[in-house]
Amino acid sequence: MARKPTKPEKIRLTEVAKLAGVSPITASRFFRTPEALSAGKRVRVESAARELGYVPNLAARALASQRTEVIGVLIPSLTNNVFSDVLRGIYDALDGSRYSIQLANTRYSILLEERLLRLFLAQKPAGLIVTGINQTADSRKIMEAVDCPIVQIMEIGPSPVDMMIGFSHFDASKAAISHLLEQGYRRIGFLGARMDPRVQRRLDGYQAAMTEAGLFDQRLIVTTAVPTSVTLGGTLFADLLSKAPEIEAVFCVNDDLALGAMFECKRRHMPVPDQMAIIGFNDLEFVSSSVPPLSSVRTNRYEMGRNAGTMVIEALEGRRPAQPVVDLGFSVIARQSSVRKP
Amino acid sequence: MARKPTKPEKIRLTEVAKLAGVSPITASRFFRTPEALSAGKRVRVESAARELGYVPNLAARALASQRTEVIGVLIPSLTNNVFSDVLRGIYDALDGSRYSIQLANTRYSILLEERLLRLFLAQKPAGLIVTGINQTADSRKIMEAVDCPIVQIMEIGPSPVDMMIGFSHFDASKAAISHLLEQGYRRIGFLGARMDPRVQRRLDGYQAAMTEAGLFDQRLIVTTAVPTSVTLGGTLFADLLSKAPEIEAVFCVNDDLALGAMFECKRRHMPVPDQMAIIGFNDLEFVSSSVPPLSSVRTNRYEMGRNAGTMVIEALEGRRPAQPVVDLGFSVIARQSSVRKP
DNA sequence: ACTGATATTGACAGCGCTACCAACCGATTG
DNA sequence: CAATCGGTTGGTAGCGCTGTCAATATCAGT
Repeated sequence: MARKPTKPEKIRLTEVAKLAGVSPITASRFFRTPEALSAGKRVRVESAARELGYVPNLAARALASQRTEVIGVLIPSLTNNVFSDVLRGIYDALDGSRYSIQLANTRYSILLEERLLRLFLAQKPAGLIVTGINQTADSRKIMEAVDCPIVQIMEIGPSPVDMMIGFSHFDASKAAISHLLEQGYRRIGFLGARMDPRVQRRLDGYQAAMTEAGLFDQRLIVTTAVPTSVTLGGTLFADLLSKAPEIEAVFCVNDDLALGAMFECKRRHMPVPDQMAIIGFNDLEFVSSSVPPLSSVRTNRYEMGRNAGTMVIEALEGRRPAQPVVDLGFSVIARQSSVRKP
Repeated sequence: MARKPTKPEKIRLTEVAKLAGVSPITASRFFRTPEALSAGKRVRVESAARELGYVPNLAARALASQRTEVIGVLIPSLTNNVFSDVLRGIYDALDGSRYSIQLANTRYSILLEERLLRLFLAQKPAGLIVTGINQTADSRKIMEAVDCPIVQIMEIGPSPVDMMIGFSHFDASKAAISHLLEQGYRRIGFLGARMDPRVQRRLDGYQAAMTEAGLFDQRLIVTTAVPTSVTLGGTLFADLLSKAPEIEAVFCVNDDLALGAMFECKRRHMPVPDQMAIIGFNDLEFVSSSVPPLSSVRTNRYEMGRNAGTMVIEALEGRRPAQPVVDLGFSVIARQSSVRKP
């Protein structure tokens, strides 16, 4: 004997089958394709499983079936509010389904992302959710070769690996600037942190809008690779002000920076918006209750996660979406901080 | 033949062993206990594995060895900043180790927590990290019966299931109130949201401090079961003010509420701290750069996660900590919002 | 009653890896 | 020189489940 005999109290599929008076394979089918069983056996297996408190062994299932019920999720940050909203959506979508989530943090590095991707694929995930559209060439090849539904989230672009859900950061940013221009602001600054690909596209949107209006000026742009924070918003804003004291408005690539800029205005006794208009990005919860309320660009983060989860599940069940690319859009929410008084 | 034969290009341990000229079991040992191999074979297996690009099949490993290398993490919320910091710590601690994380969201429900716990244990996790010390009696029984390291995080209490890391919310809250009392404030309000067990203990700390000072007054307490938000901070504060207009200071169970209260003061043209002192809890990044800077109670969330991860790994490697309960402490950070002018 | 088609069920043989034990090896010891 | 020993290696037999296909039961139609 190679190892000590299995303890009798262990409940395997065999035990359930025995109690139900069917073969193990029939019991197995009950858990996978119950509609293939006759009503009688279905009831018998079900009650036997319940009575014994049977819990399937996922490792055995994965080994025998050569696939898992794990959906891999690759996101660049665990602390950024934006991603926690998305994550919540994904978890909600998969809650109650047979699928579970394997989460990995790419730390905004596409090289690390590639490593993690390989790691995931070694486990033959049922599906994959990855952030953004900027992957390494190798990552892209790997994803194209793999045979499972993949959703790219956070933004949309021309050539999805498989499916895609997000919005245009370029357009959203451009719309924010258009709003400021409509309000009559001309000298509009740009504050950017982290400068990941999506933030970069917001900068592109800013530049396009300003150029179209004949107002583009490189001096009005302040960016850093440092991760974002409220404090950083104040620092960058101070920087901008020293370089271009004449600015009338500022677009911040996220609401944290916007709040920081607003606090900096307060410190300098610059009334917002009378002397300085501010608009943020993401429309986080707090912006509506600050004083003055901060304008922002609303993005549908929870819905993005939720839909991404649903898209993976639907695809796994054979119901591929008619449109592989879903644009969730955005909306500019104009509040006091960027609206000219009449 | 039961199924189509294995495709030859598939790289299993057998292939690696063959190339290295050893038996499969020796190759297997290379990945588990390399120190048990002779130097020669170790090198041969290593280069063979690398050459073939071998990736172990985790399902097979889990099935054969009857355990996994997954550490289950149960947290009550994915969006709360506090938990994202903790999570980041856990991920960082486990990064590069052989262990991976399975995350589940209990949504502040101990019943859901129990369900998720059962689900986890069915997969025989290598370790477990659970939030708080308030589990259902059944959860507790299950955890005590299971044979894997378990760390309870976020707070400390008298009887750990196994290990524990956190701090005393009661003491931290009491210290915040002591600080306000020292500054000479007497009518001190309490703002609480969500009222999960840890927030409840902060209320207890408040009550103890106020009672000791002979200042306790039920009317000064405003709480709600609603999840926290900045906006809610403003609402609760308005509520408190209408019930007890004479208050001089307010303790908020987290920084979001504190920020909301501060904004509400601004809306009412109540100078902070001259007319109203405010102190929050957690010392999130933004509190130091608000205007005025908000006092808060610093908690070591990232370290908590990081240590919890390390404790699990160490325990798995047989190095159990000398002290099963780790108190990470806290510190009251007094800033302008709660300091009386000289 | 018989045929053919369809719904159910079961037997078999692994999936890729590791636990257990036995065997082997060279070195050390009495 | 035999006995002993610790370190290293290999053989065997599964872990619990499911893919494949064949077998059987069921049923409508003639």
